[in-house]
Amino acid sequence: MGEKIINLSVDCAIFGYEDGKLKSLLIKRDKEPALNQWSLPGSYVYLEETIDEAAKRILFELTGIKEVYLTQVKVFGELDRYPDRRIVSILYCALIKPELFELMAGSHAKEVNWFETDQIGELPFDHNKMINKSLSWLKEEIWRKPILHNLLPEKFPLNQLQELYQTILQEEIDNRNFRKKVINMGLVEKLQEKTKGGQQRPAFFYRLRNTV
Amino acid sequence: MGEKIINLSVDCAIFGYEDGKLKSLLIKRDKEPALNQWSLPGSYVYLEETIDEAAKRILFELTGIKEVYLTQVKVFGELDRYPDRRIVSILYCALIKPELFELMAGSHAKEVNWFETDQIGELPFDHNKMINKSLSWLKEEIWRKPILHNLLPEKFPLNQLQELYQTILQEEIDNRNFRKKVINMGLVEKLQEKTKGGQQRPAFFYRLRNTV
DNA sequence: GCAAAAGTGTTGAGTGTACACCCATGC
DNA sequence: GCATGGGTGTACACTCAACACTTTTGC
Repeated sequence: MGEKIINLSVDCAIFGYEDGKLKSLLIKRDKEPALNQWSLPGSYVYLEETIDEAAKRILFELTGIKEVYLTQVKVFGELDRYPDRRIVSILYCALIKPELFELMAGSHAKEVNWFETDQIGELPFDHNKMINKSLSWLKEEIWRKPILHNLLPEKFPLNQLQELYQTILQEEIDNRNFRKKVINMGLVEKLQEKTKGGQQRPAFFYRLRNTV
Repeated sequence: MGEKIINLSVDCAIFGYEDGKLKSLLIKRDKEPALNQWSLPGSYVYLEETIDEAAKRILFELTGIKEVYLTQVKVFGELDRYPDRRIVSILYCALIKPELFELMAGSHAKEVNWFETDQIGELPFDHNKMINKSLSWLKEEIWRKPILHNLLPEKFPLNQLQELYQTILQEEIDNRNFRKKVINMGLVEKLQEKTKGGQQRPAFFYRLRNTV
């Protein structure tokens, strides 16, 4: 597969939204250091791939997830962040819907799994810092579009979208104001179709608007 | 000085504001590739320094500038960005006042100098991309405080501050609205002292407020 | 008819923007 | 006294936050 840049890695903080909860994707490491500990999926960058490609490849190799919108968030370059060797690591982030992706532990991952983000304890290296940085990144980024694409089905009722925002932002949002806002800013558009089979009043479907 | 990480570098985009113009700091390279071309100051990260330290050191070694507030902006990791070897480079930025710093070409810089930013032609590697990314970073960051500290003297008249903003943002700003805004948001506070020796009505001095 | 979720409007506060004239000084 | 840059206030539009009730369906 080519030569590694042994002092440069990529770590991926992947968040999943499911059942109204925000989850993080972790892998169980199958080698030292931190053998058997759960950590963010990450690995070396190869000489013959861009860092964006590296992020995609690493995420796929370790977890089976592909075709998500990964964004570079920050570089972590402290001296002691990795015990064996000096490694500078570039943090990439994405937000997806777990149901849409099948997990497959690969390369140096023994297992892959989703964990409720606020239940996560101490992670090895500086991965807790990475999660925190990613969460604040999420809060800023959630009002832009691309990040929502791997998260939502084609069409969805507005109240589900609101729950998502509440989970990410960790705060209650006024229902009327939220609807006005997302419609006004052109984030979503209303469809004619309605939900069926609920126990209550059906809701109109909405979808993300294509433009901008 | 220790061992270099030969695939990882830092480049610094330093902007200077002087005479109402935005300038960029470039060095004339004294080795291949791009020998004798003007480029952003940049170099390798050492194994025993954090990336923030590397940025400070590199800026100082090449240009003589120190004690500025450098911020990590983005990582550039394309395959062909550097001809000799695969190098991933972390872009750091700062905004300073040229008069306050003495330039001293050091290590692999033959010369150091300021160039008007909008007169800069083609730079080697991906340094034009870096300048562009830095400029958009500047436009966002200019409303926060830390970035202004190396830029302004202890006290300054408000209209000078406005010119600065206009230069960075590349747009006219309404004088009354600007004053209201910077005072209201607590960015500056008025002093009793006034300018002297101008040809016209003296202006009150202002200073950056210490409190966040 | 009742339980459950969907949906809807108005008001006040604060913020951003547009706009034109008088003021204080040096010469 | 005039040229020069310093300094100020008001009105409108927009955005945000707060707030409670009616509607539609399944059972």
